[in-house]
Amino acid sequence: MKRVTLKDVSERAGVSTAAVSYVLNGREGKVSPETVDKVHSAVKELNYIPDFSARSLANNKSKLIGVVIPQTEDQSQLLLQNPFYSELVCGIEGKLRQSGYHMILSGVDKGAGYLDTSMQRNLDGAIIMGIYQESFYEELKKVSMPIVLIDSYINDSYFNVIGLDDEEGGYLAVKHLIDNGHVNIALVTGMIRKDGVIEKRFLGYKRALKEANLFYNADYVFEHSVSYEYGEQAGRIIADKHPEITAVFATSDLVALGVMRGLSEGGRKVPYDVSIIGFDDIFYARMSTPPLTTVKQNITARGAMAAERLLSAIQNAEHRTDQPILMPLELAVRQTVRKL
Amino acid sequence: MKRVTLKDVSERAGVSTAAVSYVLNGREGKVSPETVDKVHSAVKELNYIPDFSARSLANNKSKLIGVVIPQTEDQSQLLLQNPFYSELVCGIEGKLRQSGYHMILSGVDKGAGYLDTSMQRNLDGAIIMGIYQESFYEELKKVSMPIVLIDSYINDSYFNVIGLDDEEGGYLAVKHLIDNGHVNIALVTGMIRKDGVIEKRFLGYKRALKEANLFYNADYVFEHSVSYEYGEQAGRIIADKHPEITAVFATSDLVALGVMRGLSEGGRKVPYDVSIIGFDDIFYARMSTPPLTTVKQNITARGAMAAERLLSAIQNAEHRTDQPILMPLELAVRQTVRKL
DNA sequence: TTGTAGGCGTTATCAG
DNA sequence: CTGATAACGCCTACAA
Repeated sequence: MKRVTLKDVSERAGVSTAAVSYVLNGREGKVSPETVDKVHSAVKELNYIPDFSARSLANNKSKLIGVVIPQTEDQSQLLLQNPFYSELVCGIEGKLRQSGYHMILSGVDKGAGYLDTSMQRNLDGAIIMGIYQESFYEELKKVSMPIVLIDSYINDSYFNVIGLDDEEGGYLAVKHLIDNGHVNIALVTGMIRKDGVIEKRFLGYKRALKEANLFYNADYVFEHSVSYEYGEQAGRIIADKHPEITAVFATSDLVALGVMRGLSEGGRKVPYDVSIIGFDDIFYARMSTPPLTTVKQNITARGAMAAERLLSAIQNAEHRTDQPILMPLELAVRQTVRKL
Repeated sequence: MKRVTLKDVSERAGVSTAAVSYVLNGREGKVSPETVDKVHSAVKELNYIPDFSARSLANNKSKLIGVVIPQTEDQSQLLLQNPFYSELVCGIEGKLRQSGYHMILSGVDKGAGYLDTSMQRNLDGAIIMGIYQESFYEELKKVSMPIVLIDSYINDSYFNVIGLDDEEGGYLAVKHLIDNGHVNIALVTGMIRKDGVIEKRFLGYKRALKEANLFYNADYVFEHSVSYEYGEQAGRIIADKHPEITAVFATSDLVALGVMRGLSEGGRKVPYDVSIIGFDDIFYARMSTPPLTTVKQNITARGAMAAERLLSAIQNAEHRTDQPILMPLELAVRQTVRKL
């Protein structure tokens, strides 16, 4: 199928290529109504489809957004298995497509930067999920395109951030446990890294304890990775070695689900013996037995919001549109927390 | 950050742009070793990054692959919530990136075609998951690029297909149930559409029944949509109205998980009262309580295979590389089937 | 082996 | 309001 070009259209319509370009780009004020008509019908007849590569070359706009998500530990695969990211991606893609943009979804190789990709593809902007090393962000700034960060507390006004009050979320979760009479509350979590969301949730955990005059016991902190497997492992340990623990706050639903499994493998019933609360409210939270009580964020909406902010930054040709956004948070009380 | 171009590199290296281009594209045979060196170091020094838009314009290769996944019923969001698709995407992305390609992940608007996107972006190929109306495929053929279909039984040698012996899978599942003494076996499934995978699984269900001289009862077929919600609904109905049913074959794990929930809401225990077997072996299958027995396909590997076949078709400049591939299938026996 | 120049499809400038 | 025409960055005959 031979490509129909602008020129073909202009010849067919009997006008210049410039006129066609104007019409196609909505600068109709610069062109007479009848020319507009002629162009439109020529486009129809020929079934003309513009070439974005050429467009990108000519005006540095690719209508392409880079979306980066973290990879598995062995660095080879996307972390899409974590529904948190897939739901985010859903929200992003919907909004982008509806606005005439496309998304290049990828992970980023360990160490390697994202600068290459963004330059190669002339990306109009990027949405970065997860947290990376400092140098990664420095590189990003060099490219000089609008960027939205999700799940990062990087304190740099260059970036747009669609955040969450993670500290408050952690606090809410643990307070709920305390309100239900729990005292010995474990924390199961991925690595607590500086400037990461987990650190904030951890801080919320501590605040709730302190407020209730409860002792913070480092032995009750199980810290390793954000995965079902680790949750399971931690759940086992709690079941086997910590009969005094009656409640667990997991900083991610995926981990919480694992803890539930580990606990029950260890012979302890949820919520009868041990209560548990998660974070995120992924799709699967309500599918577990019993359904998981958790701190709910509207993940898909957050993705859509990220896309929206990015697009508006792009249109206004500024990197940062506004103050960081904090998405709302609420408790989703289901059946894994028992009143003591 | 001003763009470094081929020309900059050539000037820096003191050679022509052609020479640089040759070196960059591995046609080193056409160039003297010392030129090669000069170019390489100039590229390093200047930190040259090629512009894929320009490249695409010049030689019609974008290094861009379109990946299409189905949308939710209301047509607005990707079906990434179904882990089956996210795992597939993981497999695809990994392989693509490792080969220097990028992926544009998108849904396709209802009715609208994919021709526009593929032309606009000069896609080198596409991987299409799910099943669409005839006209969609016809359009695809017009673009004349290699295409890999996943989960389609379209009988057209134009397309590469990475399939599964779905009929055999359905047979295996139901035979397992029968071997465990079950006689009244329900089928819970999404819409049985012609040329879809579900139809084949359905056929396998019937074959297993027939082979065991069991009566096929249309009342035992619960057909609606591939979703957790529908599974739950069907599970409820089975619990309430069909005490005689002792086993369920769900044509997708997501549905199976829903059935389990519905059953237990209806007061029936899995597997004590009702056995259940799923299909796919998504990540969450082993996370349910009890862990789901299912027909296992290696989803990620299938995605990787799809990418691999596509790339090889692209490199050989042919649409179809080989015979359709059938990925292996096996029973993953866990704890939701009870021997009667 | 190397360099020159034309073309890929658009956009944008700048005279008419 | 319209129409040439020069970029945009790269590739590749073709010529030297």
